[in-house]
Amino acid sequence: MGYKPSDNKPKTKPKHRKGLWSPEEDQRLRNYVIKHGHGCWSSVPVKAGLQRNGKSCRLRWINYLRPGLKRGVFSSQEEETILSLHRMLGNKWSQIAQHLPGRTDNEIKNYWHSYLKKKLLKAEAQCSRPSADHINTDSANNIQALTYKSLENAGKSDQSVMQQGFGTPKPKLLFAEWLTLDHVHDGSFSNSSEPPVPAVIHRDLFDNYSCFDDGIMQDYLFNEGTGLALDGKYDANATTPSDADGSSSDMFGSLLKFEDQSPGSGSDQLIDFNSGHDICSQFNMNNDVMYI
DNA sequence: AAAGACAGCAACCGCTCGCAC
DNA sequence: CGTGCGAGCGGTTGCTGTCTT
Repeated sequence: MGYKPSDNKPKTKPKHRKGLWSPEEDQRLRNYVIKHGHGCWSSVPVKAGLQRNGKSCRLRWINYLRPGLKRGVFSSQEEETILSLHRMLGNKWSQIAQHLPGRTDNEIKNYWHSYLKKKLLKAEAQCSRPSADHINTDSANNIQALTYKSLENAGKSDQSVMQQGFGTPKPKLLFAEWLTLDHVHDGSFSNSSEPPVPAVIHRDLFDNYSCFDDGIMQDYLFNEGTGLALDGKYDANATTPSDADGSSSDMFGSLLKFEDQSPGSGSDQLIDFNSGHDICSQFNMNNDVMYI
């Protein structure tokens, strides 16, 4: 799918290869990043022996080669999350992707344009609105409020999210990299069946970020079956009420991590919130620590 | 069976932002 | 302050597979 590789057409000056990535290219890039990290992306293709530009390498890594990516159909829970986050954030695909472990912004964006947007428009059309034929791409966003309302009326939206106040600034979730190189086992990458990736949460954010006072993000983050409590302690008795289809635990993972900012706390401690065990030995975040 | 329409998605392009100098 | 560069993001393109006629 996608472009045909255009490397068969030699140009006057050396050109960066375009189009689909070959398995060999993937392997080169993968091996290089695993060994050395990406560092400066513009130097990656040179050092990795690829005839691509750094931008292309970066995109390929992020969208396809990066370990921990979840491929395949979006769950209903993920769909709900996208819908509600899109209402909050608009077309901030990268920010939306940060809430969907294993999903890339590109994937979410494509999913939105190919499916969810149409779904919204259909719901809007059902709500005795003028013909959706008049709605173009630019105007689509302008009717989001209405269409979401329509969707809600159609019984497809997450009511708990709809009830939330969306004007409140949200803490930025920076899931920098979902998996570390340590998720590469024997040269093969993990797949979606592997455990979710630990995220690092700056505890002071939870202490100081006013947004959490209103309970919106608390509800959002902590009612998703992660068994978290605000003080960072693992709540083994936490239930997972919203995990109706079993996917919310995929979304936020069971391996959230609080990064203890207190002096003398030493190295980051990774906590498996499902087991309460230190999983530091299993995950080495290196430079790709995830922050919230 | 063939041709056209449509859908899905990987990848490109251009812009903005942050940082170093 | 202005400039250059790299990284990241969002919009768009265009190829391929599938569906419809």
